[in-house]
Amino acid sequence: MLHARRLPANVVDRLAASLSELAGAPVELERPSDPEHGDYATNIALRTAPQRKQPPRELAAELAARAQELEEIERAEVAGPGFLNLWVTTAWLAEALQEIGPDYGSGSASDQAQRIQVELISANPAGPLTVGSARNGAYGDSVARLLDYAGHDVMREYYFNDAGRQVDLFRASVEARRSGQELPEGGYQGEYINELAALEVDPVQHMLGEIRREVAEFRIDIDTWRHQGEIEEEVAALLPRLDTYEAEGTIWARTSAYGDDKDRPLIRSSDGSYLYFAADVAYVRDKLERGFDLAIYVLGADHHGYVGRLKAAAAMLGYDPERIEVLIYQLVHIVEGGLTKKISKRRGDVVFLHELVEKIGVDAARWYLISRGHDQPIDIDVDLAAERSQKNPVYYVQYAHARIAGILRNVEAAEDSSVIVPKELEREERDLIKRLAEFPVIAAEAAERRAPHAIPIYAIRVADDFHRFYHEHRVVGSETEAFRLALVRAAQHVIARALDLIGVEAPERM
RNA sequence: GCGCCUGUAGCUCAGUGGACAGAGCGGCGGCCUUCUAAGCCGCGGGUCGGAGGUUCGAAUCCUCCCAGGCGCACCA
Repeated sequence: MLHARRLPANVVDRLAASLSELAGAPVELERPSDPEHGDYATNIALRTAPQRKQPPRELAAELAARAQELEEIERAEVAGPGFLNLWVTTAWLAEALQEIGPDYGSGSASDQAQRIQVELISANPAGPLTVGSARNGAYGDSVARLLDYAGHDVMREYYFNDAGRQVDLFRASVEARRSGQELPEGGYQGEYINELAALEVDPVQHMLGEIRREVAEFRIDIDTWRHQGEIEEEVAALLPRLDTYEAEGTIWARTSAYGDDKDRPLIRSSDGSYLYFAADVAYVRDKLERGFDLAIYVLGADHHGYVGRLKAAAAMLGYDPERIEVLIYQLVHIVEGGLTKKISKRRGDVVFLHELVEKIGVDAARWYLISRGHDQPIDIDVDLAAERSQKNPVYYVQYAHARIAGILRNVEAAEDSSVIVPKELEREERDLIKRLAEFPVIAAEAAERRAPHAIPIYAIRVADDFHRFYHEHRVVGSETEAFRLALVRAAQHVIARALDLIGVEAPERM
């Protein structure tokens, strides 16, 4: 740790550390919803009372007396069964405010930074991206942004299954349409097949280009694009390293010996053709050999069965299966006339990403797809989504950012770090500062839990506190103008960063 | 049958052991001569699917049950 660059813990951490020292146990500070319960509160006395063999309230009272001595504490009270409620000083709040800049809360994991690859979307080039792929992209990309912000070295990769049966079927479907023949069995239907048939292009090549364009438009910056063909070339060299056997005209991988539910077929003996799992194994090796500490797969719930076989593939190759992490999100269903159905590109039961974006825009679409927990299924009715997009909370948050930009357009003063802090702060000012000071923990936890939906929820609260402050108090021309400018600038930094972490723009005007 | 996920306000959802369970939307009622009313304030609204258990304390952890989604392919 001698040379490792430790980030300066923020004032909340320092306060928690001081209290931990007093309590002899790690103190976690929470923000009570009831203002009667102080600026911060901790249950440390309740938690440690059993070991100390002391009544919680008595312990809390001792802590309160000593906390009172800390210079950042204005008042400390015991409440309820043994909570310790704390009120902080104005000076402490001012210090908290001073820490907030454009990169506030970044680097939470930089002392344990890893090289991380996030593979996302990886939809077949057998049609445009669906809203299901959009959820994958929005979720995976936001996780990547969070990990990057936390200090990891993150690469995003997209894998094209451009050599499999689905793609052949897709190509055949377009050909059939062109020549007026019947669709092949289980072939692709839908308007976009007709449109493709009318173009003089190779359907797969065309879709590869379309998908790259759509991904970029959805603000996902893919570092590397891989194709099934290049991965399959690695299979042959890999085979000797695998635990295999032949049965029923197939070469199998003995994955069941490595934690999978069952063995997986690798190669069809009759013609030597690779089955899908062969490429999976080669791809796992490819990823881990490229030196990533962690390879994250972002998969829909319908691919849940993949977790075991991917980890088994890693284990069979002699890698630590912990280096494979699979993030599962629940599916997006489409709703039509009150009925829910699973998306199927093949059947033509589908809502495409471009349709959603045309109707509500990238900002509302990304917000909508991310603000639900990834464990929560989403039903989407595009017409309803369009109707409701005006009520999307994303505008509420963006509006706060734009309002601040409006204030700042009225002043010439540059950002000033030596701001004189008023002796007494207004309630809305205190609330806003405390809210902003939560951001480092929110961002760090969202990254650790792979849960970007915590960001929009928090952003709404910040906008809430800002709008209330804005409504009650003038900034420009007020007696404490410099201080309030610093406050709204800090709020703007945090809002802009929160929006950026989920790939949403922070407008200067609305 | 087995595995994973879900069930919280009229609707869509937050809340990974703490103080009376929260927000948005919808409903009702107020607030613009002042930095953007895409805003602010107020009112109403709940057997946290059900039953047991662990705990000083459970929406949260454990078990069982009910309901829904997704898997359990030589498709991806």
